[in-house]
Amino acid sequence: MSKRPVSLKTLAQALNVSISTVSRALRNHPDIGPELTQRVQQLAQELRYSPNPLAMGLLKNATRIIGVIVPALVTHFFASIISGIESVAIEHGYYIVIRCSYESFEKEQECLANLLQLRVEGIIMCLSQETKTYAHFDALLAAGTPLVFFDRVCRSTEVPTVVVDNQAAACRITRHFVAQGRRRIAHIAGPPALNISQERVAGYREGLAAEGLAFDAQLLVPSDLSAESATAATQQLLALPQPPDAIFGVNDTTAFAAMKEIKRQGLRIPADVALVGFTDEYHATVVEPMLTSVMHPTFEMGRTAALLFLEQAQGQVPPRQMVLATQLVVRESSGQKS
Amino acid sequence: MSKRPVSLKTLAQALNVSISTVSRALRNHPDIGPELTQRVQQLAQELRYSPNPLAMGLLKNATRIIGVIVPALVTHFFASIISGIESVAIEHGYYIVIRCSYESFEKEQECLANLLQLRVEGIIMCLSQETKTYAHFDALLAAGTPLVFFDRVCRSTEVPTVVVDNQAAACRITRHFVAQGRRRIAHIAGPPALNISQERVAGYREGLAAEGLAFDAQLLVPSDLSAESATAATQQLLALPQPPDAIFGVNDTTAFAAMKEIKRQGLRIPADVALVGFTDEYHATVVEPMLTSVMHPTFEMGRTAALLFLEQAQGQVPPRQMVLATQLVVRESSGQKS
DNA sequence: AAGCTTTGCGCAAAGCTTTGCGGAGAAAAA
DNA sequence: TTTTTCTCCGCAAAGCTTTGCGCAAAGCTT
Repeated sequence: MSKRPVSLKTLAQALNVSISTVSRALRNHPDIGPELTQRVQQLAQELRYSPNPLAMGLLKNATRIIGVIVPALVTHFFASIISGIESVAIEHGYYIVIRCSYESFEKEQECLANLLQLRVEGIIMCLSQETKTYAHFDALLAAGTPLVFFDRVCRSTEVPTVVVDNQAAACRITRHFVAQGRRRIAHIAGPPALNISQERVAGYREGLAAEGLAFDAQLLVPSDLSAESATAATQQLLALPQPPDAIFGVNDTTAFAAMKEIKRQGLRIPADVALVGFTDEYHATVVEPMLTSVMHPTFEMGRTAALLFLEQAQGQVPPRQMVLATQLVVRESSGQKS
Repeated sequence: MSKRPVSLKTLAQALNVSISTVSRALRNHPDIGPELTQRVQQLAQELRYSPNPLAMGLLKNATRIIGVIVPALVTHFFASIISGIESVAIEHGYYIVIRCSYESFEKEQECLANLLQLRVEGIIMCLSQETKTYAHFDALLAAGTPLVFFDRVCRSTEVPTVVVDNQAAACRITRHFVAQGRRRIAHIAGPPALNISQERVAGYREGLAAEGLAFDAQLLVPSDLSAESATAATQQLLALPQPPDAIFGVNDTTAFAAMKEIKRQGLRIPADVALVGFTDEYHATVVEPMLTSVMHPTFEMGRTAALLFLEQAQGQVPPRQMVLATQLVVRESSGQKS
């Protein structure tokens, strides 16, 4: 058990004045004489007084805590976003409490309820893969609790969101493949319910169309974003009568898994199959060949999400939809066809 | 601004009874009649009442929040540990608030003060690289606030800690190299102030001695655990008149950087230089050649740290030192010399 | 010197919960 | 019928902070 820290009461008793006087002295209220103010502040320093956030929270109905829900913690992607959120939060005197939904709809609901019990001032989150209905946010919205989505979003007319230019990026990748002499371009997509999957598929098809290539449903394989499903998807693609000469993975994890499988089958990258990922994590430069990927501004996405939260917390401004720009970082894995 | 949530007062007014009666009814106090108890509980359900943690915290002097300080967030290692801490915390009704010291001693002190202001019930942390003095923990210990260190530790007689068998693991690596025909074994070490660096160096030297190899100071190069410094260290090693035929990196980041540099210089792994890392992150199986590494039970380390915290929070038990076992996972990068 | 304005500080309430104690009414005992 | 004993509930305090209001003493005006 830790002892109770020093409170206004402690100071008041030590100085033989009232609690309210101490409170005012600390905030330099003109009602308190300069000499007393001085004495109070000095003692507060010595005893390292700091206001009790629980009492303040009770009074102001504000905990200065932001709840953050991510589908997974152990990924470069989400860790970096959390880092961005934290940096802004700290700058503005907020704390963040992290919860992980483990890509489960049920857990996502639990986390939400759990954080609301804590009386967080708002929620910044990324939808789980399983989330297909959005009614569990009704209570939040009704209560006026700020909510911000990043990357995987929904209800964008009511809720502020931060996303990247998924469609444009996917289109760019597809056209890049064509420029490198590829004609059979495959896409390992994400879960169909997610906006990121949909938008990247849209960009993929837009790119094909722009280059005069027909869309072949066989070349579009869904995954659950995991390495395992990506490996399976790659096997399926490579087993096709006319296998692809280029693969666009919905994220880097997918691309890494595809890379492993392609190499395992004795094919060369990029000579036989070109490969591009999405996110551009650190390891993209470590693997061989180095992975071409879309640079996803993860840290910036976190910061932006936090800023959108602050915006909502200040006053009821209309929800904004932020779209962050990505950049295609061309490396070895998408070189010329041999 | 979000509205005030339903409180005991809300329920009391709705049912026209006193607040204390509602409080007792909800906790099934025998003083309250069964019929009234029933009505109170039902209304509480309907209105989704949940006790205000701030009020409870004020009363019980317990926030049910654990502060967690890590030197870095965007790493597989710390993300996984945090994940472990979170899982135990949730199971026991605690929340965790994350702060990042960015490997800075100054920021570490800030984080600590900041979390104490929040009135966390305890701190679970990993020392920053720069931390060489430990006086900033005095106040914590004096106040009786539980403190737990993981991985990088200090003051182990007063504070519970969780570490891995660093020395044994490093010794095992060194002897594994010898078994693979290596004689000039180098070690890219961590910052000398950290116990993990010291223990791994000790294990490295123990292994050399056990195999009858002389210690060569030139083959021991420190790093700050970053990829950049590891690259520099590798260059330094490879430029030696008698370059090493094996390199043991203090962590996987270091090893990945070394791998990149070795390959850049046109040397083959493991034919010319064998390589082993420490942590065994996911990407160890993605790079080429696949990296031999020490499997570090990160998630388990997080869980153990959280359990040690709980132990301290329950009652003042003597601090325990936990040592988790690692395992050498042999892959391609440490194969036979050609 | 009497009345008025300042100056400087304390009281109390609100925010939410738990809990010891007291008290009113009814049922049981004498 | 009177006293005792339950039964069932409310009051109030504590935990900490802020803030409107009141009050006393000192200073000022005329």
